[in-house]
Amino acid sequence: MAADNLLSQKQQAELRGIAVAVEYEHEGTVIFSEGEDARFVYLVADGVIRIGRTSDGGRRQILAFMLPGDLLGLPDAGSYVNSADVVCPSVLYRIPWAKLRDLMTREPSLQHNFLVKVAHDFREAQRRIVMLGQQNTYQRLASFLLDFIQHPAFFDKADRCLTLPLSRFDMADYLGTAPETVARGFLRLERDALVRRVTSRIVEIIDVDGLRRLQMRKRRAET
Amino acid sequence: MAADNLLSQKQQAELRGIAVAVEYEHEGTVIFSEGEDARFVYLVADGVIRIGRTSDGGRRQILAFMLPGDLLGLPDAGSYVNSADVVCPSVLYRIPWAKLRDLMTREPSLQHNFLVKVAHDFREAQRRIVMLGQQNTYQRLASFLLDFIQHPAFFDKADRCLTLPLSRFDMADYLGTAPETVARGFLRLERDALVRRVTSRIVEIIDVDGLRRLQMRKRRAET
DNA sequence: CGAAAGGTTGAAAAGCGTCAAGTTGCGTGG
DNA sequence: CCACGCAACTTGACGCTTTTCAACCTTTCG
Repeated sequence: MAADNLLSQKQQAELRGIAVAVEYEHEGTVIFSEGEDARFVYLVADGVIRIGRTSDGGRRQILAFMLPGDLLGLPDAGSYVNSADVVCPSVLYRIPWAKLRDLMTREPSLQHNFLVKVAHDFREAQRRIVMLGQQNTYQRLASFLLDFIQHPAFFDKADRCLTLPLSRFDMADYLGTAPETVARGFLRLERDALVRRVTSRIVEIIDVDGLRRLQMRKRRAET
Repeated sequence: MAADNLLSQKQQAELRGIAVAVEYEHEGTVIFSEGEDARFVYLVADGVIRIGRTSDGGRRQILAFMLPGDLLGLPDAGSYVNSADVVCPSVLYRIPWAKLRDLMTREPSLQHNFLVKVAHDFREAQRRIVMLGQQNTYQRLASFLLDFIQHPAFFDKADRCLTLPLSRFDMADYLGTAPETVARGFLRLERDALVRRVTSRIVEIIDVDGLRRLQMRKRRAET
């Protein structure tokens, strides 16, 4: 999850030539689904997008939340491998793959930019592997909160309040756990005086360093 | 984990001009470590490479095993973010970043090839997120075995024997669990008549479909 | 105002990590 | 060639963690 967008003026102009802004009003609207023909790439302009995969068992794993500046819709052999739907009203630039490909062959620096974005998402995915492989659910929740407070759109530094755009179900599917476990995680964070729940979606972050210390502990702490 | 290498004759020739083959004899030899200055990219010619990250707590998470044809050493802001060491005697082509960058600007199709490789690794990382987020350790072990039997270098179809190049510790760090749990996983797979342990590193795969069915079950099966 | 969805909490049982005690396999040196 | 020692592996036991089922509370929205 990150939002950096470094394109030259010229590149931006060229991209805008082939991109169409699309608005998604309603929460849950599907942008594309896994298996579909991949005709477009999307660039997030505003909002939050959920990228996920539904496994054969019917359970959903959320791979990432995409924010303004992020790119989504990479195909594999011509089809999407993930699904994407909007978490809240959002605006995306929709770019036809065919045209983007043309543009990239003419403009290698654009392709390089594209590569940088994919490499970034790749590293982000690796961070998540570490999180899921090494941390217990309580630590993952802490990591999740620490990631989100990096984004001014959700975190108000003045009153230290974090406004989550997500339900407990979304968080659970992102953290690879059950919604109940997430709720219990918040309960414990509150008991340990690291956060305070204002509403189920608004959390006051009381002790950032405490959250950071949590992340680094062993999965099974001796205390 | 995959090994597909689609470069044109010309590209191969140009790459060979700047690449140096490096041999690593001994198991465990470090190719690069996280935090180091990223001066080279490596292409696996022969052997198996372990890509991992050591978290602040001192625990190691193996992100991927790289096989011939795979690329490693992507930098982030000029430094490696992962560590790489050899699992068994291996040969790598070492390519200086600076020269590769030059070559890519002159040869956009090479850059495109590079992009395809990174995109592939990215999708592979996403697969691992799903595995770690949704499956229990027993299922992950099954997934791991199913991945490995795709590679003829390790799996002898004639006698259905899989020769693992990895220790139980490596598998544990890859699967995000403890070596004991991996051993117990094998015990159970054997009890369920899905595999037979010949030695600790050689496994006869008895029931591939059974392993596949395992993957798809719920984390907590009712049977 | 009532229904539905989301959220919280409790309780029971399965899953898993950790410690500890073997066992096996292998290379080294006697 | 055997004995020894070491490292990897296996297995058991125990207790913390997490899932699951179920009940209840809260909020939202028609």
